[in-house]
Amino acid sequence: MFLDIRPKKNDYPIYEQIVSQVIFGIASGLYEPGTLIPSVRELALQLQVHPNTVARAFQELERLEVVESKRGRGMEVTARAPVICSAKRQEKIRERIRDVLREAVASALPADEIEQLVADELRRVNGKPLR
Amino acid sequence: MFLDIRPKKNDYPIYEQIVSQVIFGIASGLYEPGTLIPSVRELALQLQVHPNTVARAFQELERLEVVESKRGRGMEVTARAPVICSAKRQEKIRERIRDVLREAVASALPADEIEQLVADELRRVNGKPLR
Amino acid sequence: MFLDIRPKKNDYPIYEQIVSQVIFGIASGLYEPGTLIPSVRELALQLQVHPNTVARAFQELERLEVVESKRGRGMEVTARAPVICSAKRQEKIRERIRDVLREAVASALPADEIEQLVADELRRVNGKPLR
Amino acid sequence: MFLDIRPKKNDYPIYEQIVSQVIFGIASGLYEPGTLIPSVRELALQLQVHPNTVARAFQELERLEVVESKRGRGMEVTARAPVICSAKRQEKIRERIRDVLREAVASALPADEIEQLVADELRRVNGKPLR
DNA sequence: GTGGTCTAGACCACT
DNA sequence: GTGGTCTAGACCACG
Repeated sequence: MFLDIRPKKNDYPIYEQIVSQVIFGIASGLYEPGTLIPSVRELALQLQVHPNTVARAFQELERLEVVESKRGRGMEVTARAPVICSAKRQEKIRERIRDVLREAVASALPADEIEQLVADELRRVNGKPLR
Repeated sequence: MFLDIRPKKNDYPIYEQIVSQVIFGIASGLYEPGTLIPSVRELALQLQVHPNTVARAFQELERLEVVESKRGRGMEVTARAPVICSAKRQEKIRERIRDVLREAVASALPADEIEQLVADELRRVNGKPLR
Repeated sequence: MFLDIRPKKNDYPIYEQIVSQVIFGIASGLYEPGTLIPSVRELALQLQVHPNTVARAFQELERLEVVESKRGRGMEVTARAPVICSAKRQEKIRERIRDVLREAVASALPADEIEQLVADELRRVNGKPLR
Repeated sequence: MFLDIRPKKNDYPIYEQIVSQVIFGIASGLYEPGTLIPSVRELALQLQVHPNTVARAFQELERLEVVESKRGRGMEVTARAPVICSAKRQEKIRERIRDVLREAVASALPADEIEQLVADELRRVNGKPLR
């Protein structure tokens, strides 16, 4: 799995990070309908995270009808998952972009400086994508 | 005062929102060195928040040397506050922009769609600045 | 734990007393890096103090990078803690000694009487170390 | 007047500093019985302190029977003041020395280091008495 | 009036 | 179980 968990101070809760990243993974076609996603134990081990935390993320994913538990086999990506996840992905990201920009404007930082910062970071992030 | 607090759904803690917004206020020249920022009780009333929460924010602001408690009078903006706050403002916003963009890239949303979203929201936010 | 809190007559605030004593504990090797210090609730119970007060002390200890909050597990002593705490311990005590002696001199009590008092109390305190 | 007020963070309350220093002044013979001590307003002006604070200190001094108000003339040092103040001075200083040393021992700082610190600071303070 | 500290007890996220 | 945040309301020291 490709998850990048940052158990840092002010980040989003880990379980939410997992939820987001699974959604992103499905949206980007990494997991296709019918795929079994890694088990709670396996993922917990790999992410160095408590199994309960993973379980909670899975619960949430199940609630979103993105995965469903198949008795004895594990969690399976649902048929409708790609559609759901693509929509959710765009929605989430648009929302966060909006929040950040709203905050930037509220801070009374001049508009041109905001655009400068955005351009800087956009370039930066495209250069060396993740870490 | 102009503070816009969102009552802690999954957002940043309230006291931290207050810290940020006071910093933004000073950075934008709303409070000048030597003046008193609004009192704990006054701010608490206005923000519909418990005085303890405001007090905690003030503590943090004092630790940042942005403000200095004057016995029995209130919290006074320090001489160095404008410099500190301007730097902190830019740093905070840059950091949040970076985080959001990093997440957007990690979501495997195509680069052009990200830029599109950013441009949309930027325009949107500049159109009707605050809400 | 061994903490000896005096319930805020005109003394230092309780949370600060806790901070000091945890620092002293680490400086004297009672807690080693990587171990967990007693939990908020446990300490609160033992010290007959409200958990919030202990929590505030812990916040301060974390800010000093003496301790690090580990989600759901507790507060862990950092690797650098022993160095930080040893330095802080000496600094704190030197400062308090200096303050007291400065005050004694300011009181115009003759120097020999001051030395006499110091010698007396030093002997006294070494005789029966703690109470 | 000779008072040295430090309106700093963790110091004793100002009114208590004033009380102490007046007591010390009388104990050291600076003010003899019958002397009129400076008025509230005068002292407040000189110390850059709120008159209420000075008034409160005077109240306390009156309670200790160290001064008494003489209608229309001001506050006068009482006949018994020197005796009271000498005793109070020694008591106060002994108490503070004891507290500090007790704390030093409780911190588990080795006894020889404590003595070293005390000797250092004693020398230091005798060298350049006040500031 | 100001800020500072404390107790009380709640709910949340995480292990 | 852990720490983190919040509300509620009290008392204190200071101006």
